[in-house]
Amino acid sequence: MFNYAKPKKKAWYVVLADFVSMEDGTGIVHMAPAFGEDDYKVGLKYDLPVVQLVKLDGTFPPEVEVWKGQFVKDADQDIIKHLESRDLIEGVHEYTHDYPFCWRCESPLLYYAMESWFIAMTEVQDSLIRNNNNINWYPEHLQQGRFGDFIRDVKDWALSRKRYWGTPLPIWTCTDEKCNHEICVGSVDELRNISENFSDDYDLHKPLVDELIVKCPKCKSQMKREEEVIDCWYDSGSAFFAQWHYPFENQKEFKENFPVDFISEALDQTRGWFYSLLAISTFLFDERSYKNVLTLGLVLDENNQKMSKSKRNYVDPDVILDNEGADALRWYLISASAPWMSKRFYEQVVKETLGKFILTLWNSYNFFATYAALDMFDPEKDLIPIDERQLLDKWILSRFNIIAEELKKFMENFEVHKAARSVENFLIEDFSNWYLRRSRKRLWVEEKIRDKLAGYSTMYEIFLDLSKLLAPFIPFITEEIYQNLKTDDMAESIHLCNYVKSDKKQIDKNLEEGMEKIRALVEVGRALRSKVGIKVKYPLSSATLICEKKIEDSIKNLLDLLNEEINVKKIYFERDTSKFMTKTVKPNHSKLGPKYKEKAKNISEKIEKMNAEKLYKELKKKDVVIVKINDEEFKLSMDDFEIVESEKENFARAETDDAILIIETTLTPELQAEGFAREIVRRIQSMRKELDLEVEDKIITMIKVDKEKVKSLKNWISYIRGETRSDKISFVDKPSGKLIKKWVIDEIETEIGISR
RNA sequence: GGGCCAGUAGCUUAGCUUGGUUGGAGCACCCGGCUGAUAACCGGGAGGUCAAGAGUUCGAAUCUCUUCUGGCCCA
Repeated sequence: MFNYAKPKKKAWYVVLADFVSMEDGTGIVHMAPAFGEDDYKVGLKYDLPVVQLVKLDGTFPPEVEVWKGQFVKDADQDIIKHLESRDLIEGVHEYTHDYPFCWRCESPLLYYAMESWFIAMTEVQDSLIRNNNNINWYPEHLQQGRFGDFIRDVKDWALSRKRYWGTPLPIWTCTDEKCNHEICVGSVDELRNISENFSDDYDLHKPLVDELIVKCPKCKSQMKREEEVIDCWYDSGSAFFAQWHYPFENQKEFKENFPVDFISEALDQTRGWFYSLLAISTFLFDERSYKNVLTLGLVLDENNQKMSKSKRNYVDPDVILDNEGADALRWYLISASAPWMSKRFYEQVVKETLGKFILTLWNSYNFFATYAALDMFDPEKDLIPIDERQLLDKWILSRFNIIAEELKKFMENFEVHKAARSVENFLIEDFSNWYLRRSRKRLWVEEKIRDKLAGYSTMYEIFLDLSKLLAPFIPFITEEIYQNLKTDDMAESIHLCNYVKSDKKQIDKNLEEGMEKIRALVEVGRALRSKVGIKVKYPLSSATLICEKKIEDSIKNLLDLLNEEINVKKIYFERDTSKFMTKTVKPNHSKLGPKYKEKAKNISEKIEKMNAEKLYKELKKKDVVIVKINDEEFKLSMDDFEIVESEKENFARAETDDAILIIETTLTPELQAEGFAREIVRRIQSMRKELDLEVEDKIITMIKVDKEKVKSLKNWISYIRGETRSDKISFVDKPSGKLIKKWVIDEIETEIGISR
């Protein structure tokens, strides 16, 4: 087609290669060994000439007369026209394929065969494989998967790069053609010794290094450095010894820290940094340079698309830091999914993390801090020994130590997400929603009694240790909490403290099991109340637990909690349900039908008219009953009936895995009155809140309610007074005060007035 | 074009290694309760083609194959 190229080797013939198919085009393609790896390899195999008709700047050289000086891509259309005019073209087809572009200026890139310096990685392939097998990969599949595949097919490392600035390739060649001596300089001293103008404030980077005048150690002629710089992956891959300036300094530090315990980078670095570190340590020391490698997934946008500046789908980190904060951001990234999974990232998910976890931590702490300050709790004087605290305290300490242990196990396996989720669950469910909620009343007691101090002691210890446990995850809020809690003899910062170790002595599995059962009972108890429609504010006279002895034993010390949560006066234990359940029978149609055919209907009707309870008892006693219809007798056995179990009147039941809970649903006038008193209290409390009163402010209360109720409330006045901090309560026809409100409580009209 | 990873409720996810009762949570939603309990709490409800298809099996979210979607690496 053109005669611009004048190759010295045989060039114009057909060769074979497996990357050309008959599916498209003519099945013949032209080969350009200088412009692509496939072509280059075939060229080596057939000893094809490497024709180079493109200059380094991407333009045609002078010998390409028609297009000389033009950028090759710009000449495409013109070349097609040229060939068409000479009738040399089969056809012009559109074909879509990937093409590389510069990621900065987006101009098309050209492949270009160039001479390079290589490290013969293929020589150490077996060592690479052996050393890789000795590294713990997270996730594991990378070890033999992507990374293993890569090193089993390892290529020599093309080390040199043509750049204007960088780490110079330290190879000098003698300019005297007879000598041609080559040296690879290994240290500053060596270079100083062979160069004439080495100054004290030397700079070893290209281009400055090339100003040195280096003399050949053999013939004293001038030497010239290879013009390339070193692939920057070589620099980062040298980190494990370069950070110590080894081998020139710190021999000891290097030896103690090699191989390093752990490195981490994102998934795209598998063949980048992870490889260059292993490659260098393998050919220098024949050893892995890291023991563990944690590969991180990439962060994607809300629609699972890679974030990019040009698509503008990235989240501005400043927005997150300003609105949700660094701790919420960190906690989201850690807890959302396994580290090696890609993560969808948008502000809303961080917002949810903030609300769910960070603020729960902060508000719990704030609650403790407020009351502890009010009571001037002093951890150096007021700490109550654990033995003397109540079971609730011992339980939360046990939970904490279990969690600390669990967290350590997860961290050792690099399952940071599981570690985070497990503490998160502890904080929200166990600590905030159960322990603190159950402890609030203890702190409301005015006097500084031991139980209150026991509560403060427990909270103090939990917040201190929990902060330490969480410090690596959320460093800022934990430091804030620590600074408020620390005594003078403690470390200056939480980040200087030793990490929390689980105290096995505080773990009490039996207590935890019992508490779990209590919490399950509370849950079904509240569901049951809601089902029968009696508000929790109205106390019930009794509840009965039907369970085995060992279940009874495991929960009997914790019954107060159940008592208060489902608001019953007394709790009893039974082994079976007979006291509360009635068994009756009804006809079993699928049995009667086949046996008595057309008469079955009559028999069923007759049975349904009989007293089902009596019938069951008779069957139980005699195994058989006789039913008479129109002088005909039928002998029926238990088999002909279905047994129906139901609660006796005024009882309701619910079940957990290993216990049945029965509640008595009759509300006596006394219970009614108590419930009503609590309704009143609740209304007054919300009015206090509306007036924005301080917790300790005292008030004067006036209540209007019908005469009957006043009478029934008689026994509850001091209760109401105490709960609402009322100095005085009076029942009047027209309440006055700073805030007066009308309420309808269970269809009874009331009016309440309060003032400070 | 090749390799690897992932896909479960609107969202975030557990379960998959080792097949076995009715796929479990949280957020959001709906109903009710509670509130000196915080961006809260409690009870109930609705919401699922376990990406799709085929296969193995008495039985598949789970094992195999194919396809689709997304991500990463390589070409």
